[in-house]
Amino acid sequence: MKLFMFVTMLSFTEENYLKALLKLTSQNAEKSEAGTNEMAAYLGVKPATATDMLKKLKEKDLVSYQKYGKILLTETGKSHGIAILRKHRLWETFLYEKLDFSWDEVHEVAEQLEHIQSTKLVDKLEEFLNFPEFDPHGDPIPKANGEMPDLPKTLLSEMKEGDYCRVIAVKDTSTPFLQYLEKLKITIGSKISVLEVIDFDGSMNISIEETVPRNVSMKFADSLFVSR
Amino acid sequence: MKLFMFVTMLSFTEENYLKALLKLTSQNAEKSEAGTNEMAAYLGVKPATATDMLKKLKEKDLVSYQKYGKILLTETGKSHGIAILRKHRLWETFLYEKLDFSWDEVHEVAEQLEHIQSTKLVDKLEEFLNFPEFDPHGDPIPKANGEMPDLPKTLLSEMKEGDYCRVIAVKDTSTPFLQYLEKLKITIGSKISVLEVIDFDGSMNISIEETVPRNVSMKFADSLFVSR
DNA sequence: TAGTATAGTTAGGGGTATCTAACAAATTAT
DNA sequence: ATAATTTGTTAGATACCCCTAACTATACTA
Repeated sequence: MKLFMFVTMLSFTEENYLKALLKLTSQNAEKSEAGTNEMAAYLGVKPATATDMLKKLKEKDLVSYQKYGKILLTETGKSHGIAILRKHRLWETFLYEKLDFSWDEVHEVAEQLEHIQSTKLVDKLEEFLNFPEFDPHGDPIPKANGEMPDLPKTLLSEMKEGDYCRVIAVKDTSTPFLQYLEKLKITIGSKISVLEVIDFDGSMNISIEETVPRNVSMKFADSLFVSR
Repeated sequence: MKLFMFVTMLSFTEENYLKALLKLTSQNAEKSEAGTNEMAAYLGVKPATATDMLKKLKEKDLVSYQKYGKILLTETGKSHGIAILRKHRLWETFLYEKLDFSWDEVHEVAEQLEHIQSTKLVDKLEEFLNFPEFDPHGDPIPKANGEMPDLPKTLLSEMKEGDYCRVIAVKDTSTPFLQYLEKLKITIGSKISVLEVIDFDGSMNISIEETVPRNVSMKFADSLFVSR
């Protein structure tokens, strides 16, 4: 039996599992646990692979779960996950602001950069970027101590006719969605007026930055976070 | 038998072997080949491991060698290696210039960053840094097309009494040496006057930036590149 | 040139991260 | 409440990168 847990260096893969788990367990306020298949699907591996890794992460005391039970992060696991998220979002900000990457290009490269091992690098990068609070997608960037600036998010689909709001984040970060947003000239901060809600299919007529009205699907309205 | 060679993604490890090989085969003008033990020692692995990897790299047509023979890079291998070197040196420049890393801290982090896969990232980074020609150690940064700005290097040890020169690069990039340089307040561009050469042990009395004379060993003088 | 030292290779093995196929538990539906 | 479906696990295999131990080829040296 081990008496001391060395905070060993995690492999890229382990880090990806932690990040995935963090995402899956914190997307709804209610649900703070995930399933094996869910994880596997999210990471693009087979369930068997996820089970194996979960055992390893449990061994290292980063997740807590038992056979056929639900998975949740331990405190250690969570703070590791947050550290990775911090790096990811700082790099995204760097790519977007300093290197002129577009909104939908930053993610892929940040996926790689987030695994660079160097506390000094992250902290200096944060300083270089002037301690940003939110990344290009509008998501909060955790501070070095793990604190997370949290802002109240509402889905566009929750808005009513006549409502007026600003885009603060995307819920769906897939390339097709981001490209569609680009086409619509919607970015973080864009102003949206809800002109009409079509009961039939939940689609909406909206005006983006006071321009010509446009119909967007319920799926779309469900993928965009706004502030009232 | 394979008819087409896909330029497959190389693993970190493969990239490190190529980079090592590039370094080992281009340090002297005469020698453009390396040995297995030499490689293994350089990379901190056992010779057996190097042999294995060499076979793999040969399979991928990145090195050319045969059993018990010398190793050299193919054109493909060389351009891969140069691409990695380019990334390494651009990142070093970034860390040094933008994030206030010190001369001897940049290397370790750049070792990780050099493996990030994204042509756009490298090119944008280069642009962001204003197309630097030399990294913080004074080494030339390869261009996107593989071209390498080459400048004539002389070792400090080749200088004679009364000579005057400027530091343009370090030959030895080990931490102890870099720290010693820091202590001596020697950086790229520092001016050095050779006051006296001691025949007995090859050491020199030099003045750095016109300050008080100081004796440096032959080993030291052999580790510093200067321009006349 | 023969003997020794050095350099390099092969064989066999281990840990990680993945897979497929087969199985077991838990949940859902009738 | 039993059957069907979904969810999760185990077993066995592969590729990668590394190791040690034992062997072989080349180079040096006297």
